[in-house]
Amino acid sequence: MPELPEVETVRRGLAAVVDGREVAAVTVLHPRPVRRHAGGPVDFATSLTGRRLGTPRRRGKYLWLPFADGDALLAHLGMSGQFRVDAPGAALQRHARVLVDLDDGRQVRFVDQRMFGGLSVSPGGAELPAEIAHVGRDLLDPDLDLDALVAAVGGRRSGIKRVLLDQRVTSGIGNIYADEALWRAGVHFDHPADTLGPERIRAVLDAARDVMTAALEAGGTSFDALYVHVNGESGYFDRSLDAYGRADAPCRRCGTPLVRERFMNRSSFRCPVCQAASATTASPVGGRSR
DNA sequence: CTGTGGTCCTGTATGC
DNA sequence: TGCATACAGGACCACA
Repeated sequence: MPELPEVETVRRGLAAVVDGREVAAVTVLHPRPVRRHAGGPVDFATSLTGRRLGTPRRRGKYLWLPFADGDALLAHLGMSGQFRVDAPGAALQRHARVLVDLDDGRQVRFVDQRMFGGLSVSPGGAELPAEIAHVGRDLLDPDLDLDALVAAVGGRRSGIKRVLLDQRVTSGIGNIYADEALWRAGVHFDHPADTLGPERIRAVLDAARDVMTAALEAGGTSFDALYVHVNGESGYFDRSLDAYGRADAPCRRCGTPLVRERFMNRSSFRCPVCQAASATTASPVGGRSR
């Protein structure tokens, strides 16, 4: 699943292809991926055609391609979205949804099996699309105020994983890297954020940044400029994961088999020893008054 | 503010 | 062989 490192890898790949190019034609093969475009598929195609594209930007898991006139093309990969670059006549991928012909003869394709992702034109969105103004700065953003983020996390009473996945607080972290960060920091996913303390919150955020940085470096080395891709199924970083997907496998720190649990309607993986529930974690009704 | 659970999607794996 | 079910989960929304 594309999280921050994968989206950043795609951003870099797209940059090499689209920067300075003009859109020659747009073909919408399926309406769903442009559902967030207010004017519908036809308007999406016509309003994109003729635009000159700038360097792609990113916040969290969102990408946008600024236009010279101040608008932008906003994109989210969802669960299974990919960008590919092909010759216009090349055979269509099975789940090709939107085709964007560039003025240099290349064709950028948005391919998305499950169609949780999407594209839309954001009026005035070149600097920061209004549609994602609620998304917080991510951990790789040079303008992030880490002290403020530690304080914001510490002000939440929710479980720490819920807070990590809240894109308004800090963005780019999904289910996989949340589990990895919590494993590295030795914290239970349901530990209330407001009882962790600033040191442990900082440790969790440091771990999240470190694991995403490592994944980004791994992705960058295997990147092919003519095949702008992100593929969660065959992810290049899978081998490096310490927690996610390792149910019953031995913890790489203490050897205890990891456990899989349902949390927020998705799977969570943790070490029952390194990430044991604390007194505050499993607090039943009425256990948190102060 | 907080937490829960449903919805959107399609493909793969598993069970009977 | 085929049909049903579970699962994958990011973002969003209704609801309590």
